[in-house]
Amino acid sequence: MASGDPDGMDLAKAYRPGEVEQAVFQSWLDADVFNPDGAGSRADWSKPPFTIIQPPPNVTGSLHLGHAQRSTVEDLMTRHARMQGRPALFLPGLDHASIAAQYVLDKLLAAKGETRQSLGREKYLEAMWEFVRTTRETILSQQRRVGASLDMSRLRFTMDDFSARAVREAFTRLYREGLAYRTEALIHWCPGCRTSVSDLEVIPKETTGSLWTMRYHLIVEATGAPDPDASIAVATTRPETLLGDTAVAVNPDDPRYTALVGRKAMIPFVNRVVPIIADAVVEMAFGTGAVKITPAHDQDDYDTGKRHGLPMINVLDDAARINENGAEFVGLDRYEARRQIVAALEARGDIDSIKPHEMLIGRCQRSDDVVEPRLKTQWFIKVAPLAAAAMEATRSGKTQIIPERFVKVWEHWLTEMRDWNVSRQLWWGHRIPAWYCPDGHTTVTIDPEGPKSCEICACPAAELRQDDDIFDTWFSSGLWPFSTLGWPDKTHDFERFYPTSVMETAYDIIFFWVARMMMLGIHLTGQAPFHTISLSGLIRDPYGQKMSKTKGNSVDPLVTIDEVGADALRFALVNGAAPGNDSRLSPEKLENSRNFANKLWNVARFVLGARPGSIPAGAPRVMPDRDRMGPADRWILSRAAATVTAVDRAMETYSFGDASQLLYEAIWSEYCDWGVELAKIRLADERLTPAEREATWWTLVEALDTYLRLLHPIMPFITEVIWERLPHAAEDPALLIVADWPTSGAATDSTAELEVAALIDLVRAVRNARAEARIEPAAWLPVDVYVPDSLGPTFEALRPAIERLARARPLGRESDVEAIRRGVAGGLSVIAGEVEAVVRPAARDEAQDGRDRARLERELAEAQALLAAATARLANEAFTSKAPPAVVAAAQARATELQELVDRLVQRLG
RNA sequence: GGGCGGUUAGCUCAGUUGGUUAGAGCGCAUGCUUGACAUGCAUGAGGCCAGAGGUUCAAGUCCUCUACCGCCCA
Repeated sequence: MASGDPDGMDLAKAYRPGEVEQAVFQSWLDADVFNPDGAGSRADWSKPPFTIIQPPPNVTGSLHLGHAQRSTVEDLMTRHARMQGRPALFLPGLDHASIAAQYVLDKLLAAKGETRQSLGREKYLEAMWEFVRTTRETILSQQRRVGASLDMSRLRFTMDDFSARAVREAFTRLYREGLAYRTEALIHWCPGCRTSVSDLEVIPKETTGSLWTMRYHLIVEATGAPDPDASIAVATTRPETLLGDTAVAVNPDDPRYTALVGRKAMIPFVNRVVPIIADAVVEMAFGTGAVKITPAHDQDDYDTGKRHGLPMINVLDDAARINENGAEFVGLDRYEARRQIVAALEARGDIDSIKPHEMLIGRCQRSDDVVEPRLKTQWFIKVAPLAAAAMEATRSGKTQIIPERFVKVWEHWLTEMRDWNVSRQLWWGHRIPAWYCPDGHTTVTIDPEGPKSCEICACPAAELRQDDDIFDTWFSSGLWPFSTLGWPDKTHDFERFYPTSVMETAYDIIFFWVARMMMLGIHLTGQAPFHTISLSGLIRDPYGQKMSKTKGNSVDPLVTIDEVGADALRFALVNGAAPGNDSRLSPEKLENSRNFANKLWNVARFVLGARPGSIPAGAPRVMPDRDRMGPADRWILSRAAATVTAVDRAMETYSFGDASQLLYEAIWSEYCDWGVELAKIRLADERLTPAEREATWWTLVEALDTYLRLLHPIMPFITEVIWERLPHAAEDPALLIVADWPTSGAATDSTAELEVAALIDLVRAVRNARAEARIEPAAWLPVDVYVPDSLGPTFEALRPAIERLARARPLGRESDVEAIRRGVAGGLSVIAGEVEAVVRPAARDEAQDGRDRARLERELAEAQALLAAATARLANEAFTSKAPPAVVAAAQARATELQELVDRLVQRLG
């Protein structure tokens, strides 16, 4: 599109995003500006690079509003940095999401009558790759629609070769350093997913279960046989686990049981003789005060078992059926076993009571199955040293967390974190690069082909067996900020872009992911992976509910973009959102954002169409001539300069909601409502010289250009489309996306601001008086105005504008305020600061007089109340002596002003 | 049980290092085919900033407690 079209009228009357967005995005791609090394990049490599590694969405899903919001925020930071001339990299990626992906694929397979097992590992993985190939395209195209300026040449996938190598390298190093170890320990087992899951993937849910009180018979010491008459009652919520009991525990301070400590009891069915032990962990008030200890199936019992050296007996298999240790219950499902065990105990008379019991039951985040704690041999990462380093990074300020309040949560969690179980009994993921020899030795290697031989006993590769398990997805995600940049190689990208600038993500993922990246990043690269962790809130529906597909209240970002445009969606997601706070998205908010886009479109349409004939179409941009400007023009530029400063400050503090609000108000309430309205009159004023009219038009262009630049990171499409049509300076690039960010050095003009503001107030006050008096808006009425001499020149310069905007004709100017006051009879009194005026209705109307008087009385009452407060404050010696002089002076000036206002009102009411 | 956040206009939310006149959008009321825009324009109404106490010359903002709502961790 040629710049400087003859006028703006060839533009559609309403902004239609659907017609331009695709083309605009394509123009960015064609110009190769997303890649900081690209042909169209204007990156200044002497400036610090700005890097955001995109939190990779799950390859199985499609984008929801949360993704759209994060993409928007990440993208706006990237665009801002890019316009500042920094090498800006927004690196896209996808996550393979082992458990989620398998969950989805297994369902698809089930529909075809297949299962994971029926296919076998190899075929299953082929099917997965096939599936993932199609879904990834969906996600990538969604990113484009949102306008994310991702550098697709650097696209990474957590299952690609880069990631695989980083995973092997990281694990091998951790193993050599003793930070990765293999042991049998208690883990969370999901029987539905048939894998272990991490602490965080177990969701505690309130459930009403039962509390069974049952009896274990004591052993007669002399005979070693159970005593039918002596027993100890224990309370449990999971009777079936008794098959794995290896002790009964009581509190050492519990007088009821002192005599029993050290004696033995018989576990029914399995006929195991177990000790009665004392341990302070037992709560005397719970149940009977005696508890069964099942170290292989309960975290507390596991700890107790460790302390007392108890045997640990696993009684469940992978499907949560009773295993070979379960006597006559072998092969039964855990709940069927529970039923039968309870029935058998009741038959023997060994059940004392069954009571309903409120408790928390851990369920699998993915499948919602009840998770079983279970003993299993797995790989673990020793967390304590890594967590300490992560904590040090935030404490020392190497990495800052925004908002700051999350630091506390962060530290608490890092302090409490247990060793990280990284083995998963799944197929879709990075297979653990550990091989075991027949003698039980372990060999870990980065070589994808595996070791040549056992590194302990040198037995040959042929006899080694690789670990069947894969890594927890978060292990590869934990390497993401550097594996994406080529680590472990010291690549050019790694050197330039690492550590990254900002990790931007929702706060609900801080432990899952952010902490793991910090721990692994610091340990493996020696540097915290990002300078800033910026946590955004969650997007909720208009009623504050979390959006979810199952609730049916989720909103498809693509549908929204079709309805209101990507810019409006982006604006709505950013506006009114404070860091770390949840926000609601409503149709009204989207509509308002769409209206804002339309407003911007239309004002641009006006500006383009208002070009004075003396400026040829396609003329290169010139700076407005200050000497030929009117006061309103200086006001427009001053307001734009002030907005630059304010937006800069908001951007620096990650207050993007503030930035959007500032721009909304500056563009709509200042530029459109007053700047353009004032300029219109000058542009049409035949008494002005062409050079003066040109100065006004170039002023409008200049300010619009500034606002477009400032708004571009938030609303990239519409700003690009409009900017394309504005006249450009020779040094401007072809596209706004790589244009320079405005500098706040542009001076504000406080004189113009004050004087024009005073006259805007006058217009408002006249309009108010007319409206309250219910005067026909279209009527032209004579108005006489007094302005102080200092405002005289500005008043005269703006006279035509004031006339038209206040519908004041003739507009008389009185140099003596008393003359105005004397002549108020029959007119409407207007007081706007130091400016006073009288509006003269065509005919005297008593009702009108009454309303006018009522308005003045109301204003007087308000002014008097304020004056009383101000006077009282100044009368307070403590205030005048202790408050800073500037505050006192301001209060004084304010009081004087109010006094004058009161005087004027009193006189008018006379 | 521990921790964090919220409570500001009818609704949804902003509110800088404390500075005295607390803002916006939507909604509401009244009026307007204003040659950019009715996805608009003009004017207006509407707030003891959850409650109590404290610090301070000054508190929506800082401290303590209370109530209710939400989230996280046990």
